[in-house]
Amino acid sequence: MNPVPPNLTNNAGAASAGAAVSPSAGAAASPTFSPLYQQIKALITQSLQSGEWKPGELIPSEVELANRFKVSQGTVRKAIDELAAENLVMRRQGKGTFVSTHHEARAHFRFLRLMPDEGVPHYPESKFIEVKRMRAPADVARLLDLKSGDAVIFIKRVQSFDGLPTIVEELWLPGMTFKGLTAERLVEYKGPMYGLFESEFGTRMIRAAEKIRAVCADGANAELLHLPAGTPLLCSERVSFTYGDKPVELRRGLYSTERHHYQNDLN
Amino acid sequence: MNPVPPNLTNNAGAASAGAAVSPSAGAAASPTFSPLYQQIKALITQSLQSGEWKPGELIPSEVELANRFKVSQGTVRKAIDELAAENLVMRRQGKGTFVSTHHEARAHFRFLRLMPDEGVPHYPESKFIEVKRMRAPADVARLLDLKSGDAVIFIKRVQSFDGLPTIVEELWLPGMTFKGLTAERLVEYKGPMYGLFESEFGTRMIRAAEKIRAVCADGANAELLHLPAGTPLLCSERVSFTYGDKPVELRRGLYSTERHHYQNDLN
DNA sequence: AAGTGGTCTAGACCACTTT
DNA sequence: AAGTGGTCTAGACCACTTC
Repeated sequence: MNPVPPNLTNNAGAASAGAAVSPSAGAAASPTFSPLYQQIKALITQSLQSGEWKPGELIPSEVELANRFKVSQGTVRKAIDELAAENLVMRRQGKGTFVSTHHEARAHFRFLRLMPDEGVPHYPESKFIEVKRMRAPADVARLLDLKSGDAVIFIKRVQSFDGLPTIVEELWLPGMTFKGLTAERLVEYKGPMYGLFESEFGTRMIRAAEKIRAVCADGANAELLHLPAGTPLLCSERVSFTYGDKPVELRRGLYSTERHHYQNDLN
Repeated sequence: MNPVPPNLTNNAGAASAGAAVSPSAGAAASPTFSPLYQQIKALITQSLQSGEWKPGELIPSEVELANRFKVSQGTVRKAIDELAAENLVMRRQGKGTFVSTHHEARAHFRFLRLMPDEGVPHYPESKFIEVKRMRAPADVARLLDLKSGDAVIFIKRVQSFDGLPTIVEELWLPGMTFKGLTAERLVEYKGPMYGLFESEFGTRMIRAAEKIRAVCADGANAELLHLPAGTPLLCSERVSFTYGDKPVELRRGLYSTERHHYQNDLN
C-alpha cells in the first residue's frame, strides 16, 4: 500500500511480490537478502561510524527513524534493540537513545577486567614510559591488518592502583588512524585512553579479543612493577576493533596478581 | 475483552483498569509488578528448572504457550527471546524451541576457554587422581553457600590435550545435590562433566564467575603437568551456578600455557 | 498441507522526562 | 501537554521442516 522503501527490500507481511528483488537494469550486485531490521541496523551503524551522531549524543527518535526509512516503528525498534545489546547505543526511557561513549564510569570496566581482591574497583593512574613513532614489526602488522613497515605509534606505560604499580603494557596504534597523537596529549589527558581516542580521533573501540598466558617477570618489568624478578604475571595480548571489525589497537600487558585478579563471567 | 490472565498482571494496551492489581482478599504479597513477558519468562524458567521439559527436549510452541498463558504470541516470543539470549533454550526455525544441553559440541567451549595456540580446539581427556567425600572447609562452604562442615564431594583430575597434561583441577560439589556420584561413574562417562551432571543429577550449569591469577607451579602440580617446578601457570577459581543463581560447583584449576592460551572476547 | 519460528505492520496504552 | 522509549495485542505473510 505504501510507497516502497528507497533501497530496502521488505521480507514479510504486507509487501511481498510488490517490492522484493527486481535486479533493476545495471544496478549493483544483489544485496544478498537480509531482514529489513538488519538493513535498518546497518544504516544506523553507518551513521554512527560516519560521526553523523557523535558519542554521547542523542540519535533521532524511533518514530522519526521509522518515518525516515519508511518502515514501522517496530522494525526500527528491533534494529535499535540489537545495537543496544552490542553496547553501541544506550536507551533511556522518556529521554531517547544515545550513542554510547567511553566517557562513562559504566564503560570503564568493560575492557579493564583486573579487579582488586578487596575493596571497590577504581580506575588506575598512568605513567608513560615511552611514546614514539616506529615501523610496524611483522607480528604487529599482521594483527593490525597493516603491511610490515607501516607507520605505527608505540606507547609503553605503567598503571598503578593506590600508588602501587600493577600493570605494565605496550600499545601499538596504526599511524594513519591516530595521526597527531603525542606524548603531551596522552599525559595531560585524564581518564581512559579509549575516551581520548573516541573524542580526538573519531575512533571508537567496540570489541576486543584477548589471549591470556602466565609468565615470569623478567628483570626490567619486575623493576617497573616493584616486584622480584621471576614473579608470576598474567600476560595479555589484546586486539581491539572499531566499526567493521577493523583492528585499531594492539595491546600487550603484564598484570601483577598480588592484590588483583582477572575477572570473567561465563554466560 | 478477554478473560483476565490467571495470576498475571498486564501492564499495557487493552487491559489497564480492568485487571491490574486488586489485592484480592487475603491473597499473597503483591507481585512487585513486572512486565508480562518477564512473568511469562519466569514461568517458563520454572518449568525448565523443575524438569518438566528436559535438556535437549522440545518445549511447547509459541502459539501453545500463548494459549496456555492467555497472552499474545508476541509476548511469549519476547520471553523466549531473552531465554535464548541467556542460552537456556535454542530456537530452530521450522522445528521449534529446544531446551539447551551440555551434550553438544556447541556448548563444550562455553565454559572451557583454554584454546590451543595452533590447530583446532578439541575436548581434553580426563584422568582422575582422587574422588572422595569430605566436610566442606570454611572457604569452600562460603563459596558454595553451605555451612562449614557440610558434606561435599571432592574431585581431583588432570586433563590432557593430545596426550599432553595441561590442566590440573580440583572440584568441590555439594553432597546433597550430587548424592550418588562415584568415581566409577566419572571414569566411565565420556564427554564434559556438565553433561553428566545435567543427565544424572538434573542439575544444569547456566552461568559461572571466574577469577584468574598467575602462580608458579609447586613440586606436586609440576610433576602432574610434566613441567619443571616454578613454571608459571594460570590459576583459575570458578564458581558455577544453576537456576536461581544457586552455586553448585567450585573449581580450582591450574592451566599450563606452554601450548595453550585463555581466550576471552570483550563485547 | 500443516506446523514452527521469523519478519513486518498498525495501533493502543503505559511510565518517564521535559517543556 | 507533548515527546520518548517500553509493553502488549492482533493479524498478516515468509522460510523452513515434517508429514
